[in-house]
Amino acid sequence: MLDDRKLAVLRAIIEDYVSTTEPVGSKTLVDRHNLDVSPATIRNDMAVLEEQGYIAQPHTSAGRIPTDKGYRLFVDRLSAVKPLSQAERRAIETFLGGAYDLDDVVTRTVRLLAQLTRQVAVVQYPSLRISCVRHVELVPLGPARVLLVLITDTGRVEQRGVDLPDSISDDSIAHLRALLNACMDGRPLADAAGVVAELPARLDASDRPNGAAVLSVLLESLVERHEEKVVFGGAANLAARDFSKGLQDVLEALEEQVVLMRLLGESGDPALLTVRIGAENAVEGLHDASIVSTGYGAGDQVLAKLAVLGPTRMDYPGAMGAVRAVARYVGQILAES
Amino acid sequence: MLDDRKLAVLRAIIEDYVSTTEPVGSKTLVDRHNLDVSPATIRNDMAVLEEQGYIAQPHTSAGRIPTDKGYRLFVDRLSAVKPLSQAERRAIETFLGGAYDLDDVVTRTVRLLAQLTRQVAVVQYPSLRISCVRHVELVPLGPARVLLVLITDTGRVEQRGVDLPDSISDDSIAHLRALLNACMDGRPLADAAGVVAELPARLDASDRPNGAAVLSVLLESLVERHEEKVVFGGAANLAARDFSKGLQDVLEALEEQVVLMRLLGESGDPALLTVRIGAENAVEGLHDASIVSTGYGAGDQVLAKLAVLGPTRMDYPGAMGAVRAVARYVGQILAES
DNA sequence: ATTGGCACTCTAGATAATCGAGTGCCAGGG
DNA sequence: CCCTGGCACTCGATTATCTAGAGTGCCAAT
Repeated sequence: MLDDRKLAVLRAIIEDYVSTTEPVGSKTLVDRHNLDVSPATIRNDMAVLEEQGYIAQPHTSAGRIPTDKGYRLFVDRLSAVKPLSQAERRAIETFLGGAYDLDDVVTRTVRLLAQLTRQVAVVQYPSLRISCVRHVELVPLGPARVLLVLITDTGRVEQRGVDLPDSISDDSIAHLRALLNACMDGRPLADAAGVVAELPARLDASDRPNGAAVLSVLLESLVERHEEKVVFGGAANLAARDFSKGLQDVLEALEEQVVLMRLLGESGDPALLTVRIGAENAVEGLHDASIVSTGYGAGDQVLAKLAVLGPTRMDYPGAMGAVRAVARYVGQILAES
Repeated sequence: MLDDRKLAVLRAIIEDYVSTTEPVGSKTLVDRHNLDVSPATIRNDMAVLEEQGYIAQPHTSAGRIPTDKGYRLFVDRLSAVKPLSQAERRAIETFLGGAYDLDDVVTRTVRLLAQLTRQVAVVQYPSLRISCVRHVELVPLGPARVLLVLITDTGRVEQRGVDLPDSISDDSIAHLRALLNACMDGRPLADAAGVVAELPARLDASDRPNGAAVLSVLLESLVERHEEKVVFGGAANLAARDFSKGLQDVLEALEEQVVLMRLLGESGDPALLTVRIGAENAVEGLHDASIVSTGYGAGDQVLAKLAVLGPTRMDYPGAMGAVRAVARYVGQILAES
């Protein structure tokens, strides 16, 4: 169907278009890449490529630009993930190495990815779902009020105030704390939820009302509140290149947590490096955008995802390289801490 | 110098320009506002206003637009803070009321402010500096590693891993924890730092190396790391209206924590509602922007600031009303929790 | 299959012409 | 003294027209 040269032409068109932002013609093409044929030949090839839907002309008598389908072919078969340069690797290491807590890791990762790719970076906080309870803490705030702090082994901290029906003594708090930690320490959150449900039976009668209040809030934290948090950065990079349609649409989409979640969730195997191109992406207003995403986590379990978002006309090999490399480093850091 | 009618003219120009984005001429002005004079009279007034620097013409034979100086006069003497509507107040209450922890409060506040004003909202996390220690927690992570968690009474949580020189027993941890809480509970962070410095002397000899490690990290958290965290949202609103110069510049500025901090820090009395207009604002790239900011906090102490940022051509009374109202509500919520 | 040649098609950019909102100024009237 | 209607003038925005050039498709020749 498509011989080697036609594929080479497609690749050349994409590379040129990505770097110049301008429709590329047959003449320019033979000049810039050393194809040993004449422009006329290329024109024939381009006619075929266009017929098959890999490229298109904005209008008659303009050069060609790749279609979503063209980019798809390019990503799947014509390109390789571009490894980062030595300098870039070092930059990642030093930049991410200085992080001191989870918040900081995520924030830095976003900035790093945005800077590396000159696109918008999206990073999801490690999921509570898969992580394990590391510690539960109760802190008295007032006579009938305590602060419940849940620390997970991915470094995420959940905190919630609890209003109690009765006043509570320090002893009761200590008792409750000990009980909670004894039961939950080290367990995955999912298991912990089950354990918590059975716990009221093991409380002294006097502690039961207060204990129940704490436990119900704890249960909420464990089960209901699985809203995953997502942050993004690098919006300024969007303004630099001009998004053909509405940059506003893109910004709006980015500011909707729900949309971001969907964006990251859509890809198939969460562990793999995934590329969604243009209209493949179901989100309204992001039809001119592509997303390169992958899962990351400590060891081989996927805790969350991170991604780079840019115009369909983006440097896929570079973005893929950056995403993959950053995901690995972040994974390492999470595993260490 | 400027009689009442001239001031009325200035006000009218600003109101019209803000709502239409277009230079406003004498004819339009008398039509839209019921000034009982002829266009010619207005023209004379405008000539004076222009001479004094309150308005300017983009080019000869175009209408007038307000200058920074004009807006300044407007804000200082011609406008009143616009109270929010009943519906808006209710919206704030319900939206902010549902927040469950500090992170959530801040996130919601940003969204709320952005939505209310249709501009960019900037919110600073409550400062660690002024808040008090509510609880210090040590959680064993490994034989020679603990997690240090510092909880403040503004609900902010700092957490850091600490590598110890020697392995540590649960007893030692408990001891250290008790000691820390005994000394620090309820104290302002600034005081606490002093106390921590004296603490090593009160440790058993056997605990001293490990204790010192923990304390030094704690001290860092208390003193060094006063990087205040700032978040923003509503960037999509920037793309809607078109910023005359570079929207890119603005976005870049917003993504720099340092710049944001400077922006919030600049205003004089932190508790007051402050407006900085255009070039008054020292940050490069924000010369076409205005910032309406105020402090907020529980009770009367100012814990942090929040602000709205938009083009100099913005609805100042509305923005001021929203900022003031939101700051109050957030303060209430912080005081409650 | 590849190529050079050629006629054809558009768009981007330049140039010119026109329109009209808005101004400044002046002389007359309360 | 302040306000007003009248009038000539300015200058940006809009529209129309033209041109140059990049790029195409097709065909006949190699």
